[in-house]
Amino acid sequence: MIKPRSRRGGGRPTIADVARKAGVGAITVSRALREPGRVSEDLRRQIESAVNELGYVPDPNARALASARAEVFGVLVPSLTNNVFAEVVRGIYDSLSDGPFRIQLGNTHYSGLEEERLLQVFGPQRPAALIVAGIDQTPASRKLLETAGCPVVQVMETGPDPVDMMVGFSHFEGGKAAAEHLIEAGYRRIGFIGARMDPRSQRRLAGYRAAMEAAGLFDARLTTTTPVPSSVTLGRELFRDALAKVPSLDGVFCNNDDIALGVLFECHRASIAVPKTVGIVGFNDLDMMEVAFPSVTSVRTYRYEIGRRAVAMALAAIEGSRPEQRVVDLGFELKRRESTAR
Amino acid sequence: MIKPRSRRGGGRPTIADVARKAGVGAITVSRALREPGRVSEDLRRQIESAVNELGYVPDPNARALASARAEVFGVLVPSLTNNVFAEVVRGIYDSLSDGPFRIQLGNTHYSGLEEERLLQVFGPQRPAALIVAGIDQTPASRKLLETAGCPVVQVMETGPDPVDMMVGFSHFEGGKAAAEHLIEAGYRRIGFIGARMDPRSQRRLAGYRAAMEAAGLFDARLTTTTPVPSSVTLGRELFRDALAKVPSLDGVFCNNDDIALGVLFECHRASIAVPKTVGIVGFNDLDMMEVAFPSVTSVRTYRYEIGRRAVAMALAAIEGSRPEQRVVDLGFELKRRESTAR
DNA sequence: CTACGTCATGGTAGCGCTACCAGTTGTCGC
DNA sequence: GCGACAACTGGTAGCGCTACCATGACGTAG
Repeated sequence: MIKPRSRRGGGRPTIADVARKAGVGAITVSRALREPGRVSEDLRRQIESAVNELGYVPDPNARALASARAEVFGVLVPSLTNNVFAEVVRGIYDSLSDGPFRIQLGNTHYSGLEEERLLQVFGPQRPAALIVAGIDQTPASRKLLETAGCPVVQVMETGPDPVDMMVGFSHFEGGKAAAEHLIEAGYRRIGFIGARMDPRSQRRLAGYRAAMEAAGLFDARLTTTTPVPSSVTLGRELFRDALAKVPSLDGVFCNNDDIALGVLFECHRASIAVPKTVGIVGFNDLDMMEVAFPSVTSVRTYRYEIGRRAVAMALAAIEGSRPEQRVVDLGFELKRRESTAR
Repeated sequence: MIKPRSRRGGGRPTIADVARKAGVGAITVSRALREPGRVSEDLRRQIESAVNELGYVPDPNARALASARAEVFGVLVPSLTNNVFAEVVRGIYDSLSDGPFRIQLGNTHYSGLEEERLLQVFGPQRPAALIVAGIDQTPASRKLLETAGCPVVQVMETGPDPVDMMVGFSHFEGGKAAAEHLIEAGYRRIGFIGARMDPRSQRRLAGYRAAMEAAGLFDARLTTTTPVPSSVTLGRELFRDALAKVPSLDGVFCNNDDIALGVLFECHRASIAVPKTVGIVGFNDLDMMEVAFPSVTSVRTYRYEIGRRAVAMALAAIEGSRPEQRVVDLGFELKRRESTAR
């Protein structure tokens, strides 16, 4: 029978067109594209020129269906506008832009349920790897990750029980280092100000608390938190609240730099001397903390590098070489600046 | 541990399993899922329960192959960390999270060539719609968009010649309004400070220039720009340069808020009074501009709304109802604040 | 000379789904 | 009672690609 000109496909050339033009079988074209080493020099050249002439591009959907494996990385982050995750995502994109892999990005909005829903959407696509932020998946999410049949990298944090692999650092230690620095600098009534209070912020708070208790300085009234999403505006408001509660407050560790910036601006506005009257420490060390006046002490984290490393580990796992180190701690660095230099 | 999935009979239930269980044909299951109205109440219920019992989820790859249309929105933005695009992308995600559509995000890094490459990658996937930032596509990119065979929405800007649809605002008018405001406020030696200088920044500069020329105040030495990516740090440096060039500078319009913030911090550091000695206007009106001290005048833009609207237009077009208005101008608003109140 | 591996290539049979069309039933008008 | 028509349902044939063999041409060991 004569094949009717494909009802569905637009005009795009298929692998069969290339095969016909190059005078070879379709499967040889497929191989030439995916494993050039397994096709003779001769045919490879013919196929290449046929591909170029026709402008052939393989259909990723057909490829995924036939091989039961899509060339897609699933990436789940809790926020797209939070600079911290944006940096991680950028690291992932930059590491993947050379290769054949596409990226499927999901925004969980800091919700475990939403994370489950997205994993259920991602699963049937048979992604090549999954990268998820955080280590506090719901049991259902964890199960979905374990049965995903692909490498999984949990990023942003390290913990004792990886689903598969992990890249991050200890938020507890970060918070502890920040508080210890304030204590060493001579501050005594040191508050913790935190918005959103996702699990990572909780652990920073725990680190702060450990340091404060060790120094005999802990006081529950020094902690001011809210589940409301973080913003510079909110930083100002929380600082006002904290000050109203504890007028003797002489230092603050903020759960992130946006909050710290809000505190700094409020100090300017209320003519509170920084670092003399109040010391400020932020978290993440955004670019602007160094430029701020006074410059703001912050805990530097390696977000971009986390993204890159996560991809590197996932790619290695896809290649079959599981890294000996399944949990990578990239650490952090306390950047001491003017805001705590008294 | 992650176990690889075997190819044949690889685990998850297929539409045939559901059909068997419900005692109907596969095609009826397919219809019940996609067009419930075309299947009788009776069968629909049976199928639904079979789906739930088996935990069936359609394979998006097979679906895409069979229907020659993937349930994917392709989204191209020049940056993932720039808050402005992050907001647009967030609007897109939020608008699409209910429906069946996935999102394929590409980062062009402000490069026309990279944009072409990404469009070439997106095309074969047969996306349901494409959303691209900007209106300055290369001829090749434009052709790819025109022949993509799906709705296309250009976002962030409006212009005279849409590929298909557009949502944005006039950067020229925004820049013009900013400069006019400074002039009205009594500033005379008003500089333009710009980093990155992508096409949108160029048009803001053009708007600034138009206003300055109309007032007889334009002077080429007042303009300080660099192609270097924007940052708060860079804002400080550019402001120093500008001041060195023109010591009499008494106002600056910054091509974005990061730059404006850098200028503000440098003013603090150098004890330059704001708004008395120097007036500052930013662009985009990030949350922090209102909280800054002094609060910073900025041109508010509706990034999140742009994302939402772009999706709404694309979805309408997919449904077949092309909107009568193919170009939507969402405008902007000049937020007057302390940094220009003298 | 036979047995057996290795290499390069191709044919066949799906992957899981949907477009297309055909068949079956029930309803209606005349 | 009959044809026309709508409403529903299913069978068949792919979508474009790759996994899994099969094939034939060599070389190599015994």
